[in-house]
Amino acid sequence: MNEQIQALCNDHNIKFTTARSLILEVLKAASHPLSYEQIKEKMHASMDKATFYRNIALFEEAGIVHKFESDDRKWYFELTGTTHAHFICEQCRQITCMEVDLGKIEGEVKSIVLKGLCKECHK
Amino acid sequence: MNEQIQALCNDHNIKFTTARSLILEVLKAASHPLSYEQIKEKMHASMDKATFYRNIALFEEAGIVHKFESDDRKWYFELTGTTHAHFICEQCRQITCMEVDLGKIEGEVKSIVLKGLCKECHK
DNA sequence: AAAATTTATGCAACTTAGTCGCAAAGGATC
DNA sequence: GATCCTTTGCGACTAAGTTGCATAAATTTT
Ligand SMILES: [Mn+2]
Ligand SMILES: [Mn+2]
Ligand SMILES: [Zn+2]
Ligand SMILES: [Zn+2]
Repeated sequence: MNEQIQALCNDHNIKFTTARSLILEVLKAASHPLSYEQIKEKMHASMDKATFYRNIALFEEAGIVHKFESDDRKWYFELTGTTHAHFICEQCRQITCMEVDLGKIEGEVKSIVLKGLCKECHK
Repeated sequence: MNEQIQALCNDHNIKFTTARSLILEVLKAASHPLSYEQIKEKMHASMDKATFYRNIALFEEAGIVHKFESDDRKWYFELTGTTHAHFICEQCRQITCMEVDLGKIEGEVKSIVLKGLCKECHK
């Protein structure tokens, strides 16, 4: 696992450090986007939030990580993969990844966020 | 115009006040979602932000106004209409309303936000 | 290998959109 | 016009994310 993460950094000309490894490990294991607080909880070493956000910014620039804002004024992060949508439930707050077909859209779509009530909460 | 706004309030059991009228007038005239600052600029009377946000919360509960978060950590507001998507350009920051067909989705979709590069900025 | 330079990290102070408590103002009801 | 309820404004607060600066770690130069 660590080798894959190290390779990911190398491929994008980002130096491999402990902090970066810690962040990427959590993101790699995640099945849906996570906030700073959630990532921090899952990390088994402490890290200052300035370090966290600076490294996240670096990952974003390199295209390794993708972020979006939910409607709780927090950012959610995940490893860049195929462009897919996220459904955020206004009630249970769960974020679900999903594929959607938007048809043809002019410009370049980089992120799709749907909000509403999930299957469960919709009764 | 004022009569329509007053009727809108009446229909939703919301008392018609000067502050509420000022907010709704701006939203009614807008062709795309606006932030607090933008609405404030377009209003021709001053209003405290607490008053603004409290009334917006009321409108939301009543289903008159719909809000979403862009990725600039600000909320954008518009009068509730048909459910349509918003495209936010990461470069020029312009917000465009658009219709999209998502096909069938379980649960209830209340808002759709696309981010990326608009037609212009995509070159 | 030591010195010099560059890069990454942590801490604390800061920024800013939005929230909340409270007191004054405004309306309605009697 | 006294009482009650709602709305508004002010100012203090909150919290996610940012920034400046000093230290620490890694890399390059001598
Ligand atoms: Mn996802
Ligand atoms: Mn719209
Ligand atoms: Zn739900
Ligand atoms: Zn654009």
